[in-house]
Amino acid sequence: MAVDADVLIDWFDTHGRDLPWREPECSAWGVLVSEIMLQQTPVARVQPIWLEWMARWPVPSALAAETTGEVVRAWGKLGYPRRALRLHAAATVIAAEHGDVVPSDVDTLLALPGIGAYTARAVAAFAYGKRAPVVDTNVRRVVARAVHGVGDAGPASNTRDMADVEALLPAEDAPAAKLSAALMELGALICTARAPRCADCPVYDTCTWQHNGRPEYAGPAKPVQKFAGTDRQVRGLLLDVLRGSEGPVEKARLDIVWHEAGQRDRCLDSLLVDGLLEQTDSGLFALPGEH
DNA sequence: TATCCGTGGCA
DNA sequence: TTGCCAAGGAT
Repeated sequence: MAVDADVLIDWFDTHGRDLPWREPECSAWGVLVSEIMLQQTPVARVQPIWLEWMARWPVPSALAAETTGEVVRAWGKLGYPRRALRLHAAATVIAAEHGDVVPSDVDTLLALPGIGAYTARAVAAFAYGKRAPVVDTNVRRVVARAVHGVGDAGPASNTRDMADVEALLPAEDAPAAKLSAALMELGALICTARAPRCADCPVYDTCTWQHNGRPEYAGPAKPVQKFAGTDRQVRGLLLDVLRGSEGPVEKARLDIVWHEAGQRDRCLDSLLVDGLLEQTDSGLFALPGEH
């Protein structure tokens, strides 16, 4: 057995981080907000924003009552601000159709905006203690190494990845949910992408990658995402102007953040289409609802 | 399935 | 300094 559940759970109980969304009293809503914020964003940057959100919007209906502009502003610089819009939309559905209670059923969660295969199962497991294969980038890497004996995970294959993890989970809900958290934590703290801390690994003795002599990753090269000069950068610069302003701004304020007019206007239009910005009757630009 | 969508820390 | 990387989802 490449991963002994009891061993890994014991390690997690001792070495797992004390994150606020892991506290027993944290609500399912708190777990959901944390999972959305943590998509592609490091824990250290999420934590202060999450604490603000929980104090300000302790239930889904509280968030749903805000303008999307205020939600985008409070999202700050976590990145990928469309997540904030989708979380607001999800909160609206939860308030209107689910009695202000975050669903516990994976399929119901999957129907909510911004919630995919990972987040639905993470909420089911971490908020409700259910047995569900929670597969994120950390877990994929741990399974690739400990089970398959290769240096890193290849391209994602949802069905296969979830089947791999499902096979590791204990039969009962509570230990399965605990193991899901432990697998993620192992990938985050020990079995890291760069310079894994194998000497401190609780499953060192049973790790297939160790037995194979820790071969280098031999799969297809992972596509590297550029950032400088892309629409992503320009959209970020444009939106940052509005986050830093009290109210609507003139287009001239936006024109100065990027030199190339064609790309700038295309990005501005895409922000309007996405609902991250609005144009006022007088032609000014504002966060949605803030004019 | 491949690509797009922000931001910042770190080696 | 530059490239890699960080609890993904939508299309």
